[in-house]
Amino acid sequence: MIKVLLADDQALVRGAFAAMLGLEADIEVVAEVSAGDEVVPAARRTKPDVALLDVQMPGKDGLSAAAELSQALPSCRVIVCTTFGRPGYLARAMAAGAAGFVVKDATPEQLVDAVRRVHSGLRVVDPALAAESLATGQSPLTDRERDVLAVARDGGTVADLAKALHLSEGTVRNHLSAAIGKTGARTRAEAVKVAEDSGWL
Amino acid sequence: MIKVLLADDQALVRGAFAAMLGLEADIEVVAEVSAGDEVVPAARRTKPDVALLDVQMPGKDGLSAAAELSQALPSCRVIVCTTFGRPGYLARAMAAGAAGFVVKDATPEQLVDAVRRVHSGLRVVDPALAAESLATGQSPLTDRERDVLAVARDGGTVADLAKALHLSEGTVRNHLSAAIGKTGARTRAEAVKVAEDSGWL
DNA sequence: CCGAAAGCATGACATCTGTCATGGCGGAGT
DNA sequence: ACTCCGCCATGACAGATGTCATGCTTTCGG
Repeated sequence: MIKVLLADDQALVRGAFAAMLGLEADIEVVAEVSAGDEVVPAARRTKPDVALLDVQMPGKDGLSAAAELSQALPSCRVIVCTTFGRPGYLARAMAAGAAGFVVKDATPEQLVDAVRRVHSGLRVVDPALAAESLATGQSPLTDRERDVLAVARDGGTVADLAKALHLSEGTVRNHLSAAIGKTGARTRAEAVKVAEDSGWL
Repeated sequence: MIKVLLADDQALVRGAFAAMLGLEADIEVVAEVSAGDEVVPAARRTKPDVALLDVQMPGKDGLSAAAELSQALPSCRVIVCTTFGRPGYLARAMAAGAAGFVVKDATPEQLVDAVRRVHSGLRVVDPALAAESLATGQSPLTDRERDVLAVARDGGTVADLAKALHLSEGTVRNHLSAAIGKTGARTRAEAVKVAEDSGWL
């Protein structure tokens, strides 16, 4: 019997996943949580064999949760599951100690297969996504450039960003300029988009 | 027996929904499709009582599909299901003839409940979302303002937008300016964000 | 210890953007 | 027929933005 922990902020898909996995004879869902910071406590309680974590969650990022979990309970294998097949996500998930990475475009069979494979010690990744991830490479952005872009995401003025980050306007403009150059974009908004789509946030 | 058609581009959540609904004794999933333009053909074949449509789908928008479906098969009740509880979506869904609107944050019980209620002729909407929808009101944007914002979404320069829309730069700037004013934003990026979150795209 | 690299800041400059005033055109409603 | 209203366009202008050169600190690895 493979004991599984589910983490997804959307109650509906979480419940649906539970129903689907519950249909398998050798799989049992032992815990469901809706926020990233509930993952480790729930895992401590229920000792799952496999944890299925969504990337987008309130409280704590699914990737950070994956890192914590594989630290706290090394016996628990982690599968990261996400809507967006962004190359950077895969890289970060693997770096966080995840054993599998599944996109929500996959078929149900692929998911239960991933659970079983991961449980038996294998690693599971979408080959196409792995290739793209290698092609995209690591983020060329420095930490501050990433910070600035992250705050710029919701479209404030330079003055707003400077206030939010406690930096001078000139510095913010420099970081933005560097980020724009590195992403090959022509405007701030484009740079944000590129960085977002590459999983560099 | 309530016959249900499922439409969602993500195979994993579609399969999971099917598994979940299949557990109910009085519900039967008779069709699953992954694109908006497959909805009506599949519905003609399988004559479902209820159609559960996601908003985000390739081929055809879930909202357009809802409109088509309620035209083509008035006997089939439509529930629109979406990740994002944007006020404008609800309004457009209802205008398209949908009988229910469910956010993916809802509980599994609420979904099966919605299917049963809708099947028995009732309408189902999230009260909180309905209130927000009424408060947000209709889009204040004119058609061209909406177009300009839609193209501005992926962050090009004014010249790019002008070229894409076959307008002069000055006109684009005017529309942007109007949109910025109407959305209460301070920059183009903010205006895009506001319009997007309100479902005015 | 010292150089390389990153963060931070300033100042200057060309360009882009947002705003405003103005005007012509076509359709909808009175 | 006349008048709004939206769409398109032009021109002008202040302010924001992106780029560049320069310099100072801190941290890190050789």
